[in-house]
Amino acid sequence: MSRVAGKSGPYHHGDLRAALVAQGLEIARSEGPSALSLREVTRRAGVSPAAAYRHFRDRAALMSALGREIQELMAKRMRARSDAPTGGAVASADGTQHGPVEAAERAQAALRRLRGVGLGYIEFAVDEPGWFELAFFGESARPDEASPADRPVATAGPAGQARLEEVPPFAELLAALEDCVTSGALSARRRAGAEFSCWSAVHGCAELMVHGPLRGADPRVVRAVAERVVDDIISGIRG
Amino acid sequence: MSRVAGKSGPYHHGDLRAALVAQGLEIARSEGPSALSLREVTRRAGVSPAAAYRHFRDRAALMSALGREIQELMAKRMRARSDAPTGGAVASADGTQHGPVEAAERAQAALRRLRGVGLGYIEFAVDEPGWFELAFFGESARPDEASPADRPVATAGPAGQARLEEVPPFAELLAALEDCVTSGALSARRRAGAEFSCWSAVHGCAELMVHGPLRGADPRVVRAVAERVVDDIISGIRG
DNA sequence: ACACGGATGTTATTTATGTTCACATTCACC
DNA sequence: GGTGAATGTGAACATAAATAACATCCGTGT
Repeated sequence: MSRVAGKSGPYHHGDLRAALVAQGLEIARSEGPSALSLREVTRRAGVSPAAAYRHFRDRAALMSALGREIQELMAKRMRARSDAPTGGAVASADGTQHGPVEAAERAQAALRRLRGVGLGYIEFAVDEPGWFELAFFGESARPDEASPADRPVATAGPAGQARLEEVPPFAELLAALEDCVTSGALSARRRAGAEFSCWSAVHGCAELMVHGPLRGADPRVVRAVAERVVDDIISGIRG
Repeated sequence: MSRVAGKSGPYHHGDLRAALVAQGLEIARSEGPSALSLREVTRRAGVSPAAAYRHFRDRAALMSALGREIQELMAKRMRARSDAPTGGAVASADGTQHGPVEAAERAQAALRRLRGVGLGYIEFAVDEPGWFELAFFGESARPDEASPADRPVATAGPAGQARLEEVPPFAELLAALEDCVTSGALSARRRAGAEFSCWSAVHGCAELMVHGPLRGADPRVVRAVAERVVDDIISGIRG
């Protein structure tokens, strides 16, 4: 049969890999990652379990792909939450002199951006706990990574683990921190290592709200705690 | 046969529940939590898989028990790391007046203790990643909890979730924070909500080192980052 | 046109796991 | 000693991951 659409679709799916990822995202979002089996994904995609192995080395590789997808969504959310970048680097490179008032404003804007990055991260985790739980799945797994197909040869870093800049939410943080430095909100000395403090606080807070004792707490409490944590760590890295 | 020790031990194990927990801890420590199946635990305990169900409602309940056990170990480590408490509450309650120098010393000691609590938490995670991963397993699970046997009726809080003071590592943090307040190292206003900031930063840092990009990094780097994170958040909560 | 090879899906099988059920053994207590 | 509850056994069922052998489709070169 060429394509008798009577019951089962055409033998070839078209873009199964994308379909599997899409179904995986939906399962993780609604049922949670514990309900996310390779078989269930293929079931929903209307395909046999073994078909998935044409696109992913194993279950872990599927999870990694989902994780990367979710990281992109997180970064998007963080960008939206932190408004537009202040463009500090450009302004400081054009040689124009600014008055102290404008400089202070730029620094404030950079700090707001940093704050938005952190709050966006936490908000994403709270709004999409199923996704959040999956986002960093692959980081603990071996460097199996993608399917036999799309392996761009030298994707991985020194020991086969993703470099920080390649984790989209982390990249947002790094950018925001740079902005703080160029705008003068953060001294170069204080900058070193600040990304770890920021990420720690914000990620830990998200965990607290998704898995920890703040799970299911009043949204106003959640928001207040998130703001407190973010403000504390920003205050902390500035000394 | 009453007890022909020839091959299999006596029909009744003695204290199987404890044995299962012990084996579970060992597996998690060496092989990692992913290797931790109910069957493997019973296998190592020399008992049939079904036997476990006399002591735990299901696999998740076993995991919860392991988690609680590990939390105790963590707290022990944190206590060791943070030396002795400063006894601030006692000193401030006995009516004795202290000079400004002694007060400052007490405050410093309280801050050192808080620092030790944080660093102890992180060190535990780095030294025992398998255990750390399991420590808070049950927090996301439903309130299944213990075996049909030992259910002390009203263990759980409002919605069936453990209260903060009942999580041993968290209790250490709370105690250290109180110490900071009574010693004057932390104002009462700043105290409110500080436990969330502290826990977030420290737990997030631990995650960074166990699952995240700092996994397997040079111990000196790990130590430096840990100290930086802890110092930043302590600085942050003090304003 | 058409044969061929690689990519993609399928069915069947293997091994492992969580869980339950009916049954066996042992312990504690009367 | 006898009896019931606690505890352990063995067999079974459902599901999952992974692999192998086979089927189908697609593009491509002649």
